Amino acid sequence: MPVPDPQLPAVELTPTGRVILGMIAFGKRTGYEIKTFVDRTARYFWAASYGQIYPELKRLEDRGLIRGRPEPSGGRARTVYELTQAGTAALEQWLGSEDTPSYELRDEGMLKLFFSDSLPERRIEIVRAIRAREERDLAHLRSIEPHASKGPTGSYLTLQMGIGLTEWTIKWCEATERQLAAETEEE
Amino acid sequence: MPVPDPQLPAVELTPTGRVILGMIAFGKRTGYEIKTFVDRTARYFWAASYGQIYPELKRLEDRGLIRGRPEPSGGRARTVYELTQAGTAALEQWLGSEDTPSYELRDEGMLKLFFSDSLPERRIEIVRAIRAREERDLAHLRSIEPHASKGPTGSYLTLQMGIGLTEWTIKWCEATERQLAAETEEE
DNA sequence: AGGTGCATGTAACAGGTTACATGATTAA
DNA sequence: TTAATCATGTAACCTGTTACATGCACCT
Repeated sequence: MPVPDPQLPAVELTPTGRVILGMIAFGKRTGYEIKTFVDRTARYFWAASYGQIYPELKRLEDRGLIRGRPEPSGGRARTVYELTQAGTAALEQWLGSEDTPSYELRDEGMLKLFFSDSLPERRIEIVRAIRAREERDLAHLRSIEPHASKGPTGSYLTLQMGIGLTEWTIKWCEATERQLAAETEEE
Repeated sequence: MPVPDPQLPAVELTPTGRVILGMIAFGKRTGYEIKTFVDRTARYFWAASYGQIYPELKRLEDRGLIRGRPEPSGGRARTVYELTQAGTAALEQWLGSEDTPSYELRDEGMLKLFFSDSLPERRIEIVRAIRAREERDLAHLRSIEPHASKGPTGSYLTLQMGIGLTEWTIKWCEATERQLAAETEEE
Protein backbone atom coordinates (compact mmCIF):
# COMPACT_ATOMS: atom_id res chain seq x y z
CA MET A 1 0.00 0.00 0.00
CA PRO A 2 1.55 3.27 -1.11
CA VAL A 3 2.28 5.69 1.70
CA PRO A 4 1.56 9.32 0.68
CA ASP A 5 4.86 11.17 0.60
CA PRO A 6 4.68 14.58 2.32
CA GLN A 7 7.76 15.61 0.29
CA LEU A 8 5.82 15.06 -2.94
CA PRO A 9 6.68 17.73 -5.50
CA ALA A 10 4.07 20.47 -5.31
CA VAL A 11 1.41 20.39 -8.01
CA GLU A 12 1.47 23.84 -9.59
CA LEU A 13 -1.97 25.39 -9.86
CA THR A 14 -2.92 28.60 -11.59
CA PRO A 15 -5.11 30.97 -9.55
CA THR A 16 -8.17 30.03 -11.56
CA GLY A 17 -7.23 26.35 -11.25
CA ARG A 18 -7.45 26.70 -7.47
CA VAL A 19 -10.86 28.30 -7.66
CA ILE A 20 -12.12 25.54 -9.92
CA LEU A 21 -10.85 22.71 -7.74
CA GLY A 22 -12.33 24.39 -4.67
CA MET A 23 -15.65 24.99 -6.34
CA ILE A 24 -15.93 21.43 -7.62
CA ALA A 25 -15.16 20.14 -4.09
CA PHE A 26 -17.87 22.58 -2.97
CA GLY A 27 -20.37 20.80 -5.20
CA LYS A 28 -20.40 23.17 -8.18
CA ARG A 29 -19.96 20.87 -11.10
CA THR A 30 -20.29 22.73 -14.43
CA GLY A 31 -18.43 25.75 -15.78
CA TYR A 32 -21.63 27.76 -15.78
CA GLU A 33 -22.46 26.81 -12.20
CA ILE A 34 -18.97 27.75 -11.01
CA LYS A 35 -19.14 31.15 -12.69
CA THR A 36 -22.62 31.93 -11.35
CA PHE A 37 -21.70 30.87 -7.85
CA VAL A 38 -18.42 32.83 -7.80
CA ASP A 39 -20.31 35.95 -8.90
CA ARG A 40 -22.82 35.55 -6.11
CA THR A 41 -20.37 34.77 -3.31
CA ALA A 42 -16.58 34.98 -3.67
CA ARG A 43 -16.79 37.87 -6.16
CA TYR A 44 -16.04 40.28 -3.33
CA PHE A 45 -12.48 38.98 -2.95
CA TRP A 46 -12.00 36.87 -6.07
CA ALA A 47 -13.34 37.21 -9.63
CA ALA A 48 -13.48 34.69 -12.48
CA SER A 49 -14.65 34.89 -16.09
CA TYR A 50 -15.73 32.33 -18.68
CA GLY A 51 -12.65 33.17 -20.69
CA GLN A 52 -10.57 31.71 -17.88
CA ILE A 53 -12.88 29.00 -16.58
CA TYR A 54 -13.59 26.91 -19.67
CA PRO A 55 -10.01 26.68 -20.98
CA GLU A 56 -8.79 25.95 -17.43
CA LEU A 57 -11.32 23.13 -17.02
CA LYS A 58 -9.78 21.51 -20.10
CA ARG A 59 -6.23 21.97 -18.82
CA LEU A 60 -7.11 20.51 -15.41
CA GLU A 61 -8.70 17.52 -17.08
CA ASP A 62 -5.63 17.03 -19.32
CA ARG A 63 -3.49 17.01 -16.19
CA GLY A 64 -5.76 14.42 -14.55
CA LEU A 65 -6.92 16.63 -11.67
CA ILE A 66 -10.58 16.57 -12.68
CA ARG A 67 -12.73 14.28 -14.78
CA GLY A 68 -15.62 15.47 -16.91
CA ARG A 69 -18.48 13.51 -18.36
CA PRO A 70 -21.30 14.70 -20.60
CA GLU A 71 -24.60 14.96 -18.80
CA PRO A 72 -26.95 16.89 -21.08
CA SER A 73 -30.07 18.40 -19.55
CA GLY A 74 -32.58 17.69 -22.27
CA GLY A 75 -31.03 18.64 -25.58
CA ARG A 76 -28.72 21.14 -23.91
CA ALA A 77 -25.05 20.19 -23.85
CA ARG A 78 -23.63 20.02 -20.37
CA THR A 79 -20.39 18.67 -18.91
CA VAL A 80 -20.27 17.70 -15.26
CA TYR A 81 -16.89 17.57 -13.53
CA GLU A 82 -15.65 15.80 -10.44
CA LEU A 83 -12.30 15.73 -8.64
CA THR A 84 -9.94 12.84 -9.18
CA GLN A 85 -7.77 11.59 -6.32
CA ALA A 86 -4.93 13.70 -7.69
CA GLY A 87 -7.24 16.71 -7.80
CA THR A 88 -8.33 16.26 -4.19
CA ALA A 89 -4.68 15.93 -3.19
CA ALA A 90 -3.74 19.10 -5.13
CA LEU A 91 -6.55 21.07 -3.49
CA GLU A 92 -5.59 19.91 0.00
CA GLN A 93 -1.95 20.57 -0.68
CA TRP A 94 -2.75 24.15 -1.63
CA LEU A 95 -5.08 24.67 1.35
CA GLY A 96 -2.46 23.24 3.70
CA SER A 97 0.53 25.15 2.27
CA GLU A 98 2.27 27.51 4.67
CA ASP A 99 3.18 30.26 2.18
CA THR A 100 1.98 33.75 2.94
CA PRO A 101 -1.29 34.01 1.03
CA SER A 102 -1.09 36.54 -1.79
CA TYR A 103 -3.03 39.78 -1.59
CA GLU A 104 -3.61 42.21 -4.43
CA LEU A 105 -5.82 45.25 -4.13
CA ARG A 106 -6.54 47.84 -6.81
CA ASP A 107 -8.78 50.51 -5.33
CA GLU A 108 -9.38 53.49 -7.59
CA GLY A 109 -11.17 55.34 -4.79
CA MET A 110 -8.11 55.24 -2.55
CA LEU A 111 -5.95 56.23 -5.50
CA LYS A 112 -8.10 59.29 -6.10
CA LEU A 113 -8.03 60.14 -2.42
CA PHE A 114 -4.25 59.78 -2.43
CA PHE A 115 -3.98 62.33 -5.23
CA SER A 116 -6.77 64.56 -4.01
CA ASP A 117 -4.40 67.42 -3.16
CA SER A 118 -4.44 68.10 -6.90
CA LEU A 119 -8.17 68.93 -6.63
CA PRO A 120 -8.88 69.50 -2.92
CA GLU A 121 -12.39 70.89 -3.43
CA ARG A 122 -13.46 67.46 -4.70
CA ARG A 123 -11.95 65.52 -1.82
CA ILE A 124 -15.19 65.11 0.08
CA GLU A 125 -16.93 63.91 -3.09
CA ILE A 126 -14.25 61.26 -3.53
CA VAL A 127 -14.89 59.96 -0.01
CA ARG A 128 -18.63 60.03 -0.64
CA ALA A 129 -18.17 58.00 -3.82
CA ILE A 130 -16.15 55.40 -1.92
CA ARG A 131 -18.88 55.21 0.72
CA ALA A 132 -21.60 54.84 -1.92
CA ARG A 133 -19.69 51.95 -3.48
CA GLU A 134 -19.22 50.27 -0.09
CA GLU A 135 -22.88 50.70 0.78
CA ARG A 136 -23.88 49.05 -2.47
CA ASP A 137 -21.46 46.17 -1.78
CA LEU A 138 -22.71 45.83 1.78
CA ALA A 139 -26.30 45.53 0.58
CA HIS A 140 -25.22 42.72 -1.72
CA LEU A 141 -23.28 40.91 1.01
CA ARG A 142 -26.23 41.17 3.39
CA SER A 143 -28.56 39.82 0.72
CA ILE A 144 -26.61 36.56 0.57
CA GLU A 145 -26.17 36.32 4.35
CA PRO A 146 -29.30 34.30 5.21
CA HIS A 147 -28.43 31.83 2.48
CA ALA A 148 -24.81 31.46 3.61
CA SER A 149 -25.55 30.98 7.30
CA LYS A 150 -26.95 27.55 6.44
CA GLY A 151 -23.96 26.72 4.25
CA PRO A 152 -20.45 25.51 5.04
CA THR A 153 -18.42 27.27 7.72
CA GLY A 154 -15.69 28.58 5.41
CA SER A 155 -17.95 30.54 3.10
CA TYR A 156 -19.87 31.87 6.11
CA LEU A 157 -16.66 33.13 7.72
CA THR A 158 -15.53 34.99 4.60
CA LEU A 159 -18.97 36.56 4.32
CA GLN A 160 -18.82 37.77 7.93
CA MET A 161 -15.34 39.14 7.33
CA GLY A 162 -16.47 40.94 4.18
CA ILE A 163 -19.45 42.48 5.95
CA GLY A 164 -17.32 43.63 8.88
CA LEU A 165 -14.67 45.12 6.63
CA THR A 166 -17.26 46.96 4.58
CA GLU A 167 -19.04 48.29 7.65
CA TRP A 168 -15.77 49.55 9.06
CA THR A 169 -14.98 51.33 5.80
CA ILE A 170 -18.39 53.02 5.72
CA LYS A 171 -17.90 54.29 9.27
CA TRP A 172 -14.46 55.58 8.36
CA CYS A 173 -15.89 57.41 5.36
CA GLU A 174 -18.65 58.98 7.48
CA ALA A 175 -16.15 60.20 10.05
CA THR A 176 -13.84 61.55 7.36
CA GLU A 177 -16.68 63.33 5.60
CA ARG A 178 -17.65 65.04 8.87
CA GLN A 179 -14.05 66.05 9.45
CA LEU A 180 -13.64 67.45 5.94
CA ALA A 181 -16.94 69.32 6.18
CA ALA A 182 -15.86 70.86 9.51
CA GLU A 183 -12.54 71.98 8.01
CA THR A 184 -14.31 73.71 5.14
CA GLU A 185 -16.59 75.58 7.55
CA GLU A 186 -13.66 76.86 9.61
CA GLU A 187 -12.27 78.79 6.67
CA MET B 1 -10.23 83.82 -24.14
CA PRO B 2 -11.31 80.19 -24.47
CA VAL B 3 -13.87 79.07 -21.90
CA PRO B 4 -13.19 75.48 -20.73
CA ASP B 5 -16.04 73.30 -21.89
CA PRO B 6 -17.29 70.96 -19.15
CA GLN B 7 -18.74 68.75 -21.91
CA LEU B 8 -15.23 68.21 -23.32
CA PRO B 9 -14.77 64.62 -24.53
CA ALA B 10 -13.16 62.64 -21.73
CA VAL B 11 -9.43 61.99 -22.10
CA GLU B 12 -9.03 58.24 -21.77
CA LEU B 13 -6.33 57.26 -19.30
CA THR B 14 -5.00 53.79 -18.57
CA PRO B 15 -4.79 52.86 -14.89
CA THR B 16 -1.02 53.32 -14.87
CA GLY B 17 -1.41 56.58 -16.79
CA ARG B 18 -3.51 57.92 -13.91
CA VAL B 19 -0.90 56.91 -11.37
CA ILE B 20 1.82 58.60 -13.39
CA LEU B 21 -0.06 61.87 -13.83
CA GLY B 22 -0.92 61.89 -10.14
CA MET B 23 2.63 61.13 -9.10
CA ILE B 24 4.10 63.82 -11.33
CA ALA B 25 1.62 66.33 -9.89
CA PHE B 26 2.78 65.06 -6.51
CA GLY B 27 6.34 66.07 -7.37
CA LYS B 28 7.76 62.71 -8.39
CA ARG B 29 9.45 63.46 -11.68
CA THR B 30 11.38 60.45 -12.99
CA GLY B 31 10.26 56.89 -13.70
CA TYR B 32 12.54 55.59 -11.00
CA GLU B 33 11.27 58.07 -8.44
CA ILE B 34 7.64 57.20 -9.23
CA LYS B 35 8.29 53.48 -8.84
CA THR B 36 10.19 53.88 -5.58
CA PHE B 37 7.54 56.15 -4.13
CA VAL B 38 4.61 53.94 -5.16
CA ASP B 39 6.32 50.96 -3.51
CA ARG B 40 6.77 52.87 -0.28
CA THR B 41 3.28 54.37 -0.10
CA ALA B 42 0.42 53.47 -2.46
CA ARG B 43 1.64 49.85 -2.84
CA TYR B 44 -0.97 48.78 -0.28
CA PHE B 45 -3.86 49.61 -2.64
CA TRP B 46 -2.13 50.10 -5.98
CA ALA B 47 0.97 48.49 -7.54
CA ALA B 48 3.10 49.55 -10.48
CA SER B 49 6.14 48.04 -12.21
CA TYR B 50 8.87 49.40 -14.47
CA GLY B 51 7.46 47.30 -17.30
CA GLN B 52 4.36 49.52 -17.16
CA ILE B 53 5.84 52.83 -16.08
CA TYR B 54 8.50 53.48 -18.71
CA PRO B 55 6.41 52.60 -21.79
CA GLU B 56 3.48 54.56 -20.34
CA LEU B 57 5.65 57.64 -19.80
CA LYS B 58 6.44 57.53 -23.52
CA ARG B 59 2.80 57.14 -24.49
CA LEU B 60 1.71 60.00 -22.25
CA GLU B 61 4.38 62.20 -23.78
CA ASP B 62 3.28 61.22 -27.31
CA ARG B 63 -0.25 62.27 -26.38
CA GLY B 64 0.98 65.59 -25.04
CA LEU B 65 -0.08 65.03 -21.43
CA ILE B 66 3.43 65.21 -20.02
CA ARG B 67 6.69 66.69 -21.23
CA GLY B 68 10.10 65.17 -20.51
CA ARG B 69 13.50 66.74 -20.71
CA PRO B 70 16.89 65.16 -20.13
CA GLU B 71 18.45 66.23 -16.87
CA PRO B 72 21.38 63.90 -16.26
CA SER B 73 22.79 63.70 -12.75
CA GLY B 74 26.46 63.59 -13.52
CA GLY B 75 27.08 61.08 -16.29
CA ARG B 76 23.91 59.18 -15.37
CA ALA B 77 21.05 59.50 -17.85
CA ARG B 78 17.89 60.90 -16.32
CA THR B 79 14.63 62.20 -17.78
CA VAL B 80 12.55 64.58 -15.73
CA TYR B 81 8.85 64.91 -16.55
CA GLU B 82 6.32 67.62 -15.88
CA LEU B 83 2.59 67.93 -16.59
CA THR B 84 1.42 69.92 -19.56
CA GLN B 85 -1.80 71.92 -19.40
CA ALA B 86 -3.58 69.02 -21.09
CA GLY B 87 -2.08 66.64 -18.53
CA THR B 88 -3.24 68.73 -15.60
CA ALA B 89 -6.70 68.90 -17.15
CA ALA B 90 -6.78 65.12 -17.68
CA LEU B 91 -5.76 64.49 -14.08
CA GLU B 92 -8.38 66.86 -12.71
CA GLN B 93 -11.01 65.43 -15.00
CA TRP B 94 -10.31 61.96 -13.66
CA LEU B 95 -10.25 63.11 -10.03
CA GLY B 96 -13.52 64.98 -10.53
CA SER B 97 -15.34 62.24 -12.43
CA GLU B 98 -18.48 60.90 -10.79
CA ASP B 99 -18.15 57.26 -11.85
CA THR B 100 -18.13 54.65 -9.13
CA PRO B 101 -14.43 54.07 -8.46
CA SER B 102 -13.31 50.59 -9.46
CA TYR B 103 -12.33 48.07 -6.83
CA GLU B 104 -10.58 44.76 -7.44
CA LEU B 105 -9.40 42.50 -4.67
CA ARG B 106 -7.64 39.15 -5.02
CA ASP B 107 -7.11 37.71 -1.58
CA GLU B 108 -5.75 34.18 -1.53
CA GLY B 109 -6.22 33.97 2.23
CA MET B 110 -9.96 34.58 1.98
CA LEU B 111 -10.13 32.13 -0.91
CA LYS B 112 -8.51 29.45 1.22
CA LEU B 113 -10.83 30.24 4.09
CA PHE B 114 -13.79 30.03 1.73
CA PHE B 115 -12.75 26.51 0.71
CA SER B 116 -11.56 25.43 4.15
CA ASP B 117 -14.38 22.90 4.55
CA SER B 118 -12.28 20.71 2.28
CA LEU B 119 -9.56 20.62 4.96
CA PRO B 120 -11.24 21.77 8.21
CA GLU B 121 -8.34 20.84 10.49
CA ARG B 122 -6.22 23.50 8.77
CA ARG B 123 -8.81 26.26 9.08
CA ILE B 124 -7.25 27.90 12.11
CA GLU B 125 -3.85 27.87 10.40
CA ILE B 126 -5.35 29.67 7.41
CA VAL B 127 -6.69 32.42 9.67
CA ARG B 128 -3.33 32.64 11.45
CA ALA B 129 -1.56 33.01 8.11
CA ILE B 130 -3.90 35.87 7.15
CA ARG B 131 -3.21 37.55 10.48
CA ALA B 132 0.54 37.14 10.07
CA ARG B 133 0.34 38.78 6.67
CA GLU B 134 -1.75 41.67 8.01
CA GLU B 135 0.63 42.18 10.93
CA ARG B 136 3.54 42.42 8.54
CA ASP B 137 1.62 44.95 6.40
CA LEU B 138 0.60 46.95 9.46
CA ALA B 139 4.23 47.21 10.56
CA HIS B 140 5.10 48.61 7.15
CA LEU B 141 2.23 51.10 7.17
CA ARG B 142 3.18 52.29 10.66
CA SER B 143 6.79 52.71 9.55
CA ILE B 144 5.79 55.28 6.94
CA GLU B 145 3.28 57.04 9.23
CA PRO B 146 5.58 59.64 10.80
CA HIS B 147 6.81 60.62 7.36
CA ALA B 148 3.30 60.90 5.89
CA SER B 149 1.82 62.98 8.71
CA LYS B 150 3.94 65.87 7.43
CA GLY B 151 2.86 65.24 3.84
CA PRO B 152 -0.23 66.23 1.86
CA THR B 153 -3.65 65.44 3.26
CA GLY B 154 -4.66 62.90 0.61
CA SER B 155 -1.78 60.51 1.16
CA TYR B 156 -2.18 60.87 4.92
CA LEU B 157 -5.87 59.94 4.71
CA THR B 158 -5.24 56.79 2.68
CA LEU B 159 -2.54 55.78 5.14
CA GLN B 160 -4.92 56.20 8.07
CA MET B 161 -7.55 54.21 6.23
CA GLY B 162 -5.07 51.44 5.44
CA ILE B 163 -3.94 51.25 9.05
CA GLY B 164 -7.50 51.14 10.35
CA LEU B 165 -8.55 48.48 7.88
CA THR B 166 -5.55 46.32 8.73
CA GLU B 167 -6.09 46.71 12.47
CA TRP B 168 -9.72 45.70 12.08
CA THR B 169 -8.71 42.61 10.11
CA ILE B 170 -6.18 41.57 12.74
CA LYS B 171 -8.81 41.86 15.47
CA TRP B 172 -11.25 39.82 13.40
CA CYS B 173 -8.63 37.12 12.91
CA GLU B 174 -7.87 37.01 16.64
CA ALA B 175 -11.55 36.66 17.50
CA THR B 176 -12.04 33.98 14.86
CA GLU B 177 -8.99 32.06 16.05
CA ARG B 178 -10.36 32.05 19.62
CA GLN B 179 -13.73 30.86 18.35
CA LEU B 180 -12.24 28.08 16.27
CA ALA B 181 -10.01 26.98 19.15
CA ALA B 182 -13.03 26.86 21.49
CA GLU B 183 -14.99 24.78 19.00
CA THR B 184 -12.16 22.24 18.76
CA GLU B 185 -12.00 21.91 22.56
CA GLU B 186 -15.73 21.25 22.82
CA GLU B 187 -15.46 18.05 20.80
C1' DA C 1 37.29 46.81 -4.84
C1' DG C 2 32.72 46.00 -3.95
C1' DG C 3 28.07 46.83 -2.59
C1' DT C 4 24.15 49.74 -2.70
C1' DG C 5 21.42 53.08 -4.83
C1' DC C 6 20.07 55.78 -8.96
C1' DA C 7 18.34 55.36 -13.51
C1' DT C 8 16.36 53.48 -17.92
C1' DG C 9 14.64 50.11 -20.61
C1' DT C 10 12.60 45.71 -22.90
C1' DA C 11 11.25 40.83 -24.18
C1' DA C 12 8.79 37.00 -22.74
C1' DC C 13 5.27 35.54 -20.29
C1' DA C 14 1.05 35.19 -17.33
C1' DG C 15 -3.34 36.09 -16.35
C1' DG C 16 -7.48 38.01 -17.12
C1' DT C 17 -11.64 40.66 -19.45
C1' DT C 18 -14.83 41.72 -23.15
C1' DA C 19 -17.42 40.80 -26.70
C1' DC C 20 -19.20 37.81 -29.45
C1' DA C 21 -21.28 33.35 -31.36
C1' DT C 22 -24.35 29.57 -30.67
C1' DG C 23 -28.26 27.23 -29.19
C1' DA C 24 -31.60 24.73 -25.95
C1' DT C 25 -35.06 25.23 -22.02
C1' DT C 26 -38.37 27.39 -19.16
C1' DA C 27 -41.48 30.74 -17.22
C1' DA C 28 -44.49 34.77 -18.10
C1' DT D 1 -43.92 34.71 -28.45
C1' DT D 2 -40.62 36.61 -26.02
C1' DA D 3 -37.52 37.23 -22.35
C1' DA D 4 -34.71 35.14 -19.00
C1' DT D 5 -31.90 31.41 -17.78
C1' DC D 6 -28.93 27.46 -18.70
C1' DA D 7 -24.83 26.18 -21.07
C1' DT D 8 -20.40 26.19 -23.73
C1' DG D 9 -16.85 28.24 -26.00
C1' DT D 10 -13.25 31.41 -28.29
C1' DA D 11 -10.61 35.43 -30.41
C1' DA D 12 -8.95 39.82 -29.65
C1' DC D 13 -7.42 42.64 -26.50
C1' DC D 14 -5.59 44.72 -22.21
C1' DT D 15 -2.86 45.03 -18.36
C1' DG D 16 0.55 43.74 -15.74
C1' DT D 17 4.77 40.99 -13.81
C1' DT D 18 9.36 38.93 -14.05
C1' DA D 19 13.65 38.69 -15.36
C1' DC D 20 17.13 40.47 -17.51
C1' DA D 21 20.55 43.99 -19.51
C1' DT D 22 23.10 48.19 -18.95
C1' DG D 23 25.84 51.54 -16.64
C1' DC D 24 27.06 55.58 -13.56
C1' DA D 25 27.61 57.48 -8.75
C1' DC D 26 28.58 57.19 -4.08
C1' DC D 27 30.03 55.31 0.21
C1' DT D 28 33.00 52.24 2.93
